[in-house]
Amino acid sequence: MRRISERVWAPGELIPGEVDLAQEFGCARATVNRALRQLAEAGLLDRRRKGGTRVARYPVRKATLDIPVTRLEIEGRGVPYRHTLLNREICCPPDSICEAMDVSQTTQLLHLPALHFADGKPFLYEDRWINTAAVPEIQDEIFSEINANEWLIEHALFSRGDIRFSAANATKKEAKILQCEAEQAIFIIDRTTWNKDQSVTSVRLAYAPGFHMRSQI
Amino acid sequence: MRRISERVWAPGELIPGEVDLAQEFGCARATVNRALRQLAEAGLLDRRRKGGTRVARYPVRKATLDIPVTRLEIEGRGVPYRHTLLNREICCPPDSICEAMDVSQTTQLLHLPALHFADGKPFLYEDRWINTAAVPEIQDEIFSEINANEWLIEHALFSRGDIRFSAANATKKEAKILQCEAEQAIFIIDRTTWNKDQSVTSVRLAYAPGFHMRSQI
DNA sequence: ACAGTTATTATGTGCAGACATAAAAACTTG
DNA sequence: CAAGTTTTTATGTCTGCACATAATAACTGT
Repeated sequence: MRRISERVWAPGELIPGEVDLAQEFGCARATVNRALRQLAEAGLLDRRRKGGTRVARYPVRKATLDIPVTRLEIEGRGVPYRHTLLNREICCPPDSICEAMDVSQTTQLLHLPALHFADGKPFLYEDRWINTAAVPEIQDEIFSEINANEWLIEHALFSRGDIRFSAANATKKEAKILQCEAEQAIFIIDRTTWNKDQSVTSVRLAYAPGFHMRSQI
Repeated sequence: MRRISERVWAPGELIPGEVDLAQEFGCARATVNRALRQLAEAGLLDRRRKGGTRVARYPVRKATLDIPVTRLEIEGRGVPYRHTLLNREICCPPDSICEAMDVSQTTQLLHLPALHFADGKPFLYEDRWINTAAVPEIQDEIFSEINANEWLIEHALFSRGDIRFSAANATKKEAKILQCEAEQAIFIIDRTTWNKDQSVTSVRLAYAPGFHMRSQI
């Protein structure tokens, strides 16, 4: 890492093989392998079999950010958390959701719009659609004690998911719900999760103005 | 992973030790160790010495997203890229930058606002401040062939960085630069990078309306 | 000259065994 | 019984070796 950051090994340059490095540093090849693998994961190296290891031409650091559990995020700021389920119905979702979840337009999904409060003020408007075929047990849940987000975490782990971050102007409806002015800039997260090619849930998170997401790289 | 997603091992539950798992799966402990370490990195397991390994109570998947190199991002979409340096001056930055970069308010920094175009249309307005004390060579660079972002990637690797994502309404100035309407929602990335406790650069990226950042989890 | 085959090689992945380390558990002592 | 000490234990990390695999390089025959 020092040699990369101090340009002893320049971007794009081929670095010595594992065996050579092991000898130079006086350790086993497995140790070198692990170190190089970590640096490759971090985006600092490009490795190819037989091709050797070279410093990434664009040493793109990867930011990792946790998918937040809203309640914990709010409680972590030291303010009280509250949660309200705004509706509960089974109906056909809009086309955008059908497409995101890869279900036919005639599929009935469970619609659970909800509002999370931090310190009594609206914090996050969550517009969630759940594929009941993937988690049939959810139909018996009332969500009085626990919110949909955490229920799903406990009962329906996913194998993969798409996540999309964007900015949008608050619609009149969103402005009313989040108690802000229409057209204010809102941070949006759209997330769809899957379990073995079956979509589990698709959710649009609209954070109240002023929200920001931090990360370290 | 199957046992976690199918709740054979429930959240919070202590799973067998490495030695037991190695015996059960008929492999070496090192192999089990590597598998468990990967799952812990992914956020599915919590591990502690002596304490053992347990399924994360909130199996928070971590989204990893690359810090984008704007030119590559645009060219990756198959459209031509262009870049314009809007200004170049050495002056005292606003207080917010001084605070973010941890320099005194009398420090002179290199200010390099720039505009990136995708397919001839404004794509990203980049308001960058550079600590010339950290990268003195930059004073001799003209940025005619290469933009500041890529110059820094080639010449000044950082050891760590803070990154912040948010949404903001376009100011009149930003609207004019990005050729959009004032008050439109803009996706913002604020990033400050450091090299051994010395700030290198702080940049605010304002993406044109419609931009979104994707990731997989 | 060229297509097809074979050899080489750097990384990928695995094994068995060893010692290090942190934290919990058990034990001692005033 | 509380405070301090020792023991135990599960993970952390390393060594040295072996074989797998993919991609390149070298070779071959027409």
